[in-house]
Order: sequence, then C-alpha cells, then structure tokens
Amino acid sequence: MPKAKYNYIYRDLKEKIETEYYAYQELLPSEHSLASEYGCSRNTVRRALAELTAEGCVQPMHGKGVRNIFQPVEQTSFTVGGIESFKESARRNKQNAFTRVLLFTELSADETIEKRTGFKAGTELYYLQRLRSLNGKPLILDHNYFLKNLVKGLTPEIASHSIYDYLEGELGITIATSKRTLTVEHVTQIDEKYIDMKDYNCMAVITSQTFDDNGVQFEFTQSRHRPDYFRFQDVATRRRG
Amino acid sequence: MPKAKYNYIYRDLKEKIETEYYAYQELLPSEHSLASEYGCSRNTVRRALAELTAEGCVQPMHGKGVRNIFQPVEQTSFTVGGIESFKESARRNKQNAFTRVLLFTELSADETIEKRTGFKAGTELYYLQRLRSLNGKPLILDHNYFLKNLVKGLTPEIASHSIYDYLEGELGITIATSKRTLTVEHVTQIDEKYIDMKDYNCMAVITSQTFDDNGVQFEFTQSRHRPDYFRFQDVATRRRG
DNA sequence: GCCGATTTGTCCGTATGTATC
DNA sequence: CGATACATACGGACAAATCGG
Repeated sequence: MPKAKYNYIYRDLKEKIETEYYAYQELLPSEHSLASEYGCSRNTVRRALAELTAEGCVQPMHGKGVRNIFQPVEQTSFTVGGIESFKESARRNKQNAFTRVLLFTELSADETIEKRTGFKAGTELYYLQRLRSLNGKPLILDHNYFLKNLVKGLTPEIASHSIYDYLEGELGITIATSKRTLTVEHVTQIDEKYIDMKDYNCMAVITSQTFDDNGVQFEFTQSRHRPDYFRFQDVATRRRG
Repeated sequence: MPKAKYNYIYRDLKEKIETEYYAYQELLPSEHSLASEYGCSRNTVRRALAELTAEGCVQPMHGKGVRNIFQPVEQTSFTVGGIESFKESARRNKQNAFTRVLLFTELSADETIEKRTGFKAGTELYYLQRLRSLNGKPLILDHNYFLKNLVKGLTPEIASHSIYDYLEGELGITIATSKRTLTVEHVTQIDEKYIDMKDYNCMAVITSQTFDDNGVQFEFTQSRHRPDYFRFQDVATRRRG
C-alpha cells in the first residue's frame, strides 16, 4: 500500500538479505552506490537502511560500511513479534488456527478495571474470552476488552474470525502502537479448564494496550500462552549517552 | 557523550513529556515551531520525534499534530527493557543488587554448544554461572558464554561486579545489538538449589546473542528469572504494507 | 605517521505531496 | 477554498571514522 520510495528500497534490500544475495557478514554496497542504483538520494537509501537496522538485519559501521547480520530464526513453537492478529501469527508460524469464543459480553468499566486496563471508569466496553487452538490443540486463552465507542457492532461471529480484519477492513481503524508487558503467572482455574497444562503450573502472559492513529486506546488484551508453545523475539540496540 | 543536536532535542522533549510539561494526550508544538524554538531545521526535530515515536512516547498524526501518549510504567517488579547490565537494571528499578559467581571456567565450543549459542565449534569461550540477588533475595540465575578472543582477561572478580563496565570501559568494546528470545521453561536442579522457587515450577528465560559494532558475536547468555520478579516491556508499531 | 580516498553520521534549506481543519 | 500540519524526497555541505599507500 505505501508507495513511498524508501519503502520499496527497504523491501528490496530485505529480500536480497534474506535470500543471501548479500551474504551473511558481508558488507552491502555503499550508500552512495545504492543511491545511484535505485535512482534516489542518499537520504532515501539511509532511511531504508535505518529500518533494517532497527530490525537487526544490518549493522552500519562508521567509516567502514553496512554489514549484513541477518540470521533466520527457528520456527519450532509459536513465535510472537510485532503487532499481529492471531490469524497472522498462525500463518507466519505455518500452523492451523482455530478460535472459539467462550464469552461475549458488554460491561462498564469500574475502578478496578480502570487500574488494570487503562480504560477510564464508566467507559462502555466489550469483554471477550477466546480460546485459541493450533493444529487442534487449545494452547492460548485471550481476555479482550474493546472500546465500544470505536469498535462498533462487534459480534461473536466476527470475534471467532479476526477482529483486526474487521477493525482495519470494515471500520477503517488504523492500528498504530501497542504497549506490551510480558510476565509469567500462575495458572488459573479457567486456564486449566480449557487448556491441557501437562505439568506446568505457569502461563506466559502478554498484556497489551493498543492505540489507533489518534492516540486513542481501543483495546486491552491479556493473552495467556502455554509455556511450551510460547516464544517471544526481539532485537534491542544499546543506547549510548 | 553524543553531542548530536537531535539527541539533545530528543532528551529535552522526553523530559518535558515525562514531567508533564506537555500533558498526556495533548499535542506537542508543531514541528515548524519546535524547529525555530531549538534553532534547527525541521528535519532535525523530526529525527528526535522519530525516536520518541519508536519508544511509544508520542504519536504523530498526519495533518493534525504530534500527540503525547506517554504513560509512566509501574515499577513493582524487576523490569527488563533495552540492553542493560544487571547493575544498570537494578539501579533503574531502584533495587539493591548483588552478584555471586558460582562458576568460572574456560571451555572450547563443541557442536552442541554451537547449535545452542551460535559460537562456531572450536571457539575458545569463558563459561560462567552467576547468581543475582535483589535486596538480599537470590532471584536470577545467569549462564554466560563470552568469546575469549575479544573479552580478554576476564576474572571472577570482574564478573562479580559488572562485565559490561569492563567491556565498554577497559576493553573499549562497543556493544551494538542484542537478539533476544523469551521463553518459559521448567525449573532445573540448579535453579532450585540457589533460588527459593516457592510454588513455581517454571522460570522466565531470556536467551540473548550480543554483537559488537563490528558485527561479531561476543556473548551468549541465558538469564533465568523467578516469575514473580520478572517483567518485560516493549512497544510495538503496526507494520503496514 | 601522514595523507587522501572512501564511507557513514549529522545537519541544512527547499520543494512537493497529502491529510486535517 | 486556504491555512496548517505532517510525510516524502532531493541535493548539498561538512564532520568523523576507516583504510590503503
């Protein structure tokens, strides 16, 4: 969708990196030569490189060049990364996804909910519980709160497919950022009721607040994963100064 | 240390956001007016804003303005974020840190280690086990592998203080990026020997490969945290296209 | 050690496009 | 419609780091 030139260059470079057209640990062509290759300014090349740097695909070295440090990740379990719907994650992890809606209600936020979710008391919300299965095995239990004001006309039917498709496709909501916290918590009775926990007494828990492009929080979700099918990946860069 | 102008602007804006000089959900001054305020070009302001955006502090809105969406995080447990030494994390979390070196050896990587750590078989490594305590309670168990070639002259004495201080201060190594994977695993005998696990039978596990500014991996670490004192935070942005 | 060529890092001024109000 | 705001892109300038001769 974005017709931006830097975005095209970003995708092109990324493909050449992933397919090892540029070998691992090798230097990419200089910014100057990339600029003439793509017929653009050096700034535009630099912008594409900045994205690749943020993803940990390349490493720019002052005075030397830009090194390819991309390594493919193993995809054994269910890997979580950026903002994705369950469907998208499942497709990326090449797994068969199924969602069962356990609970679909509406409620008004009180002070307890405000403190936990970030929604002001009195706010009208949808509250859902959904059980996610991969290849037939129930492994993830989601508790979702959606802002009724913004996420209009939500139904159990939609919730059993993809709410994100509905938000972005039907309602024209632009999902912008998501603040996530990852913790490990004791299993609950609800967890044990729906998920075969084997001998684990803990769950990997992702809680997230998600905002649209107006800075309005429209979602709070707690996503509880069985440990052996959970993997979260991240590339961090060291902050100097 | 970075005397870059955009870095100064970034820090100045961040402080004004954190201290609510700019209120939550309010718009910042326009890029144009910030540029004249700081006596710089609009590009330089935009660069500072881009960093704040990546951190989830602000949200730029096309045609409208830039909204402050910073919310302070609760710091009850031990929160992990960017690349930090244990000491730095402890200071940020306002906790008293103590490190005990359980094991300090040298070894040569075999194929099992290569597969797990990313160090080629035959590579000479330091292998350490360290127990981390917060406010007197042992809570974290680290398994560290360091490249002997690069991390010269490591001693148990240094390992009991801060290896990162040693790397950056004494050896002049620049820490660049770290690829991290977060999983939840069963407790091991070693975990139970040193850490009071209460009734948890799982640990929050961060495994990380860390690279210097030449793209050379010099560290592989597995950091095992007791669940109730573990918290990982993250801001993700939705990728379009 | 010095010098010059190359490469990335920072910054500027300007122009144009697009969305909002 | 015009004014304002952010988004993209260009070309140029100089600084800082690296490397080879």
